[in-house]
Amino acid sequence: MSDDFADRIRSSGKRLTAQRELILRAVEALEHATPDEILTEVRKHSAAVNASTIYRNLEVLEELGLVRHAHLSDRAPTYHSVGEHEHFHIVCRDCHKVVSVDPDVVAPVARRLDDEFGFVADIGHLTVFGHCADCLPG
Amino acid sequence: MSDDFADRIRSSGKRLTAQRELILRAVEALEHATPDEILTEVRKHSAAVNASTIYRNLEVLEELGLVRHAHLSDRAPTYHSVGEHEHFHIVCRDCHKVVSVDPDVVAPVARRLDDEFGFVADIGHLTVFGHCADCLPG
DNA sequence: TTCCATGCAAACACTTTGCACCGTG
DNA sequence: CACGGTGCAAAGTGTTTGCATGGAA
Repeated sequence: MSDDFADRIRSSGKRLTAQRELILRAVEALEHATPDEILTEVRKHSAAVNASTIYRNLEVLEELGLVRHAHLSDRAPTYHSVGEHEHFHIVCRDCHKVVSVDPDVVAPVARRLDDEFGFVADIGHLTVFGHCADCLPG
Repeated sequence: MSDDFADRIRSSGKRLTAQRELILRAVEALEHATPDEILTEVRKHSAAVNASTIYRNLEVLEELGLVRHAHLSDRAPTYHSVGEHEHFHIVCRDCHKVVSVDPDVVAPVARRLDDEFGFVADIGHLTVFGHCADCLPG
């Protein structure tokens, strides 16, 4: 599995660095972490790493298909490893609770968008905002 | 219709100001405009208005249900007037084309999220990213 | 030994806030 | 004439970039 990672990096012409590995491990450990949270996590395990290195590598790791991001708030995006099975998110506007949902739930819509518009939806990036049962009036 | 606006504002205990009216008109005229674009539009019709006034009033107008916003890019949000019929957006990652889609298309999913999670989705805020027919490989 | 990657600091894009003055109700 | 709204400037948050140095291949 670390070998998968090493191969994936190298075969893209990029280099395997300590920082890259640390950042990927941090994303795997945290799930749904912002760049800042990832920075904090990385620093727990190793000496100082620069914030710009986090941003640059999250971009690289996403290009390589090793991590993904979603927008769960109006603030910073959150990253998660692709190892987890694909899912999308529903987020409550009031209590900010996040629930991961199986792609099957939106499959019919994806099909319809493809049929009607020739549009292929990126389900893994999808976030649906709304109100959860606990926060609904009444 | 301007009266609707005036009433709506006043009955909320807020005041009717020239800036508020200009900002609402700008949102109506532009559709899917960022705060900065709205600022530019407002300045075409009137003297200088401050950026902070734009932000403060977009928030107020949204609370009053007169405008809505969606996130169509990784940059600034875009605002549109509620006068338009409700819709959600699909956005192409490559060419950034935006298409407005009827809520009916996602109604089944909304129903399912409500049934399974007690979650009431905010369809008007929804943005689905993906790839349009023109930008698909093959 | 070649370039890609990193650290650092500055710049950047967008938004928010504190405070004095302005103007609606 | 009270209190909400505005302009202005400064600060805040999140992200990007230029450049010199460092290290993987």
